[in-house]
Amino acid sequence: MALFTGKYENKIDQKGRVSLPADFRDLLSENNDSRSFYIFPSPNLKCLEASDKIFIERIIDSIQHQVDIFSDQEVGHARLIAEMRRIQYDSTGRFVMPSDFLAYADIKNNAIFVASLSRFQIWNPSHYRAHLDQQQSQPSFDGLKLQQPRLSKGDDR
Amino acid sequence: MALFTGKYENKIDQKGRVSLPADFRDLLSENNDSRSFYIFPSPNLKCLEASDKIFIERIIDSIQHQVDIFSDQEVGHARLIAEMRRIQYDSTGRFVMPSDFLAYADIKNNAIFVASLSRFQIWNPSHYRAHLDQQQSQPSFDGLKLQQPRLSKGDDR
DNA sequence: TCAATTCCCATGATATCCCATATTAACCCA
DNA sequence: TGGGTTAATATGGGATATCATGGGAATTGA
Repeated sequence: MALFTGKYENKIDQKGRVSLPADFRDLLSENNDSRSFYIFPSPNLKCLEASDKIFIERIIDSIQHQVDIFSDQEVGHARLIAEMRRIQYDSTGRFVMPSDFLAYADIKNNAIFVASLSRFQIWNPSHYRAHLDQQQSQPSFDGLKLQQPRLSKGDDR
Repeated sequence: MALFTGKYENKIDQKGRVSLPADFRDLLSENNDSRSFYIFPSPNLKCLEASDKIFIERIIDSIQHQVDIFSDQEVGHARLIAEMRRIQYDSTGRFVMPSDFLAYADIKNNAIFVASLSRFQIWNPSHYRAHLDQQQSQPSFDGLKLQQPRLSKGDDR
């Protein structure tokens, strides 16, 4: 699964195109999912969330394993899937932001790409800074226990 | 299995033809199932459900593994399968909606295609919006735990 | 033979591709 | 270490391709 790091602020041109940061492109292409990734409105923040296909597949697998098909519960979860969109970026690394997504995150001429674990967020830069200000001054890992290391391909347990 | 995303609203012309969204067509054709897909009335919503052949096969496999043969339950499930129809779309990506399906979902001049996990739904647009309104305002994954990642081809655990 | 369906071509709008360029970052060799 | 060279990146704009959709021609089938 991709491990995104860093923040990048890019312009949105008149056609609605933005450059996906080259660093993120490199990570996405590791799963040779030909120049595509997935975007959806954040359920809890005024920004967009983005990830590779593997992350989305994990969500879908989780729903399909834990929830009855054609149930009310499935309807609720599926709604977030309906909000997701598969985005293709071109050979120069640009993609077109769906206009309803731009509206949701209140993004106009600039967007900041912020790494967030195995996904990344896309914000209106000033909203992002405001979001940082209203959080605690020092981020921390209070209360977190470390998991075991991941199994790597060589391991045959 | 196809991973549909997004929503697309298309017109139904006087001959009853609709364009299947190009994005969905691309996903369906990945299983080189020559320009065809499957439609059936939703068991729990006033809309149509659609998917590729692999999904239908998974449903049938699930029934055969989880339900007693020649039981009442099997009769019920089989009825749903009997409602399914294989639909072919033409070279421009259009197909004709069976009139009884149009009636079931109360679809007239417009239809909205809504991704839903590994299938998609077809709604009368205004009914779809009403359906969203009567749900919780914010879609969420409350109560859902992420599964382990899928094993990729290289892994041999 | 007539109605319904399917095929084929046309069109405007949109999205994508391709080439160009300025700026920045990476590299290399003395 | 430094300074110059090269490569990569973000971005602009015109050309091209794709898409949804309309309508006529051809085909089917009762």
